[in-house]
Amino acid sequence: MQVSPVTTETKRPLTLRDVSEASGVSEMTVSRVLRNRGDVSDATRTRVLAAAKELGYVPNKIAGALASSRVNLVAVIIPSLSNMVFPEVLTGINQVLEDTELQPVVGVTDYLPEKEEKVLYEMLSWRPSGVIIAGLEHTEAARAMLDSAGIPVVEIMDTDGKPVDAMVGISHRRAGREMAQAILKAGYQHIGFMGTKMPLDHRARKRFEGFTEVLGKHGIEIEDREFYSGGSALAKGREMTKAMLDRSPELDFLYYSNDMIGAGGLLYLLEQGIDVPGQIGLAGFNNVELLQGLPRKLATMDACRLEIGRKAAEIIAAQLADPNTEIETRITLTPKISYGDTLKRR
Amino acid sequence: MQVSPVTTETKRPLTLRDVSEASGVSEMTVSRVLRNRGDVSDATRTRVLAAAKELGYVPNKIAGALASSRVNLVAVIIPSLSNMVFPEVLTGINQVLEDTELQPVVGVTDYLPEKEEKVLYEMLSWRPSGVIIAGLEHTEAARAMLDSAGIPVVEIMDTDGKPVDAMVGISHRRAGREMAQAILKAGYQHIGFMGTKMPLDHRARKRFEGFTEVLGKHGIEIEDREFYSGGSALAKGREMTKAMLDRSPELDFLYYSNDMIGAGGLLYLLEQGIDVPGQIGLAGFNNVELLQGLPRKLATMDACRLEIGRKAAEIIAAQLADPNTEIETRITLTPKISYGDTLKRR
DNA sequence: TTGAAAGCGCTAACAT
DNA sequence: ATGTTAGCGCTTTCAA
Repeated sequence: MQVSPVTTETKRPLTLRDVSEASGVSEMTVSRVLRNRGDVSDATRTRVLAAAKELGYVPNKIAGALASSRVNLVAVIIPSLSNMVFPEVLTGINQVLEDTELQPVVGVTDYLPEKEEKVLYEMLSWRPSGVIIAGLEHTEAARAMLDSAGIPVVEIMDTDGKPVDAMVGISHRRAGREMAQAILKAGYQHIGFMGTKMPLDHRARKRFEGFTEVLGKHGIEIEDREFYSGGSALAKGREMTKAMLDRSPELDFLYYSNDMIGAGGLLYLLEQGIDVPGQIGLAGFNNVELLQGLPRKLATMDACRLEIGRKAAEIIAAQLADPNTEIETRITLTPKISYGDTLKRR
Repeated sequence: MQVSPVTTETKRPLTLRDVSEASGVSEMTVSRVLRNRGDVSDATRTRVLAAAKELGYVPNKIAGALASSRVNLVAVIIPSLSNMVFPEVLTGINQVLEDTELQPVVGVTDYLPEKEEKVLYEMLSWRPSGVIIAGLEHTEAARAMLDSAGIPVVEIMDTDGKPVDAMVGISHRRAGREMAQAILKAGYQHIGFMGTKMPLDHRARKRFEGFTEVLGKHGIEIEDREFYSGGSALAKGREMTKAMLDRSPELDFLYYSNDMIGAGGLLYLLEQGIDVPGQIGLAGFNNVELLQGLPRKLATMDACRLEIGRKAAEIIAAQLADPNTEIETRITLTPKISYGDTLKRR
């Protein structure tokens, strides 16, 4: 039986020095090779790379970042990952940052201002090169941090308000107004509203405000409303719709604050054999991919998620590449209504 | 008109020294206050905190991590954010890590082994305290990195294979087998399969293998199959189902590799007035929340996403708290079939 | 083309 | 309870 050598080698992470010793070249030169900086002869380059690979060296970005005071991270702060909207924004951000040195790091706030403040603080303590943050509403402390961070900040999704620095989004107030106009124009008069129980979802709130504002100008009020939280949005949409119509059978239009509950309502109405959009019209918001597969296409409005992500990342990348760059930093995208099969066209 | 002072103060990030000077206390003591370490008198603590807040100081974790060689990051590496499965895993991870010092950092591989290798390298270069990575299949280089990183590694989702270190998941092969058994037991004989065009989705592959294995033992073969990529899964499920049934009307069961395409198929069959599960049975995989809102509930199997995330995070947290901890590090969860309304019970 | 020295901002370890 | 010193692993800067 063989005795195994008791080399209690606590796996110490490898350093540049290890590669330096293994290749017989100074740490500095190794560093240059690994970063493709400065002139290095092909001979040493080859030797260094061989040694690094052989050892399995992984550079220490912590040390690198401290020494160079360059951290190629972009903090991305969003309220949630669980509805399909923010992942798509992330996809847009990723698409653009992939062609750069920058790496996104995501923080989630659950729509809570204090959590946003905390997450922001945590992220800033890594000294990122830029911040992309959802919404224009932040705690005073959060705003102060963004203000004094000395890095590009892009507030996304919403443009109804004053940004700290740059912003990319749509006007949710306008989105609400336009939907109200389309609904009234189509001749609907008795309108119900369903949405999330989220006092802190400012974008949903603004859509609602824009919506009621236009109704009000036409002397119309929302006749019934219902809010939900948690659970399967599709199922909730179904339940709420049933409850509302049982309660208020005179309604001829249902406006949903998001497509998922709208889709649930649509499925319910179709099952009941109700004529959509003849007897009752429906509209949601977001233009989620899901809608493509439903028996009828729900009327909705695009939130421009991918585009917002891309533009925000482009602003950050451009500002970092050249701080004096002259690019548009206040971008308001203008989504069009998609009538689908649930809102009469007029 | 007042002349504004031209203090071209290039916003230099604040350091401990700034707080130290502002509060008249040594840097070390400031550091202690800010980390709640060691004994500090209430008087100085108060002064220091006031100064820090007043200045808007945000600690530099880069420097802190380098000095203490402690980086409270957990690298989480997943294939995708765009189907609902991984966000739910992240939620589970978050839930557990929120009660610790640890912070998850997410990397996405798009199901590409080379990209996984690259993402892993990038993340390891930040010297995280642990790694949670989806799947058991990695490039040789990736496996070597995980092996020699000297930190806890948890491979998640799948348990059909040999992990580098810890693993938490379900057996997808078994999931496929069990579904096949249930289908045969219910008396279905002519089976079609639909799935993604993803040769690199090993878990889908394993489910398929387990599925066909059991069918084979009963002398049954899959009679038709179809694969898709891109687009709305719900719409694709609808299209593929139509195409397949037009082509192979003798089929009496359709097995889908995920719930979304299964849901699309279900909606299509219901529209066609086909008797489900009498004439045709259906089953998907994942048990996504969406299913709750459909007119009928699709048969499926839970992927235990939340639980997997939680357990993985718990393993990391436990190992970091006490490297000699004696906890289970090979966890195979066993999901039960959910028959819903689309698979006959027998 | 290569190397040596200094220091990034913080914390461990040791004074006091 | 507070301060001092050294150094984390790398990059910047300057010298050779």
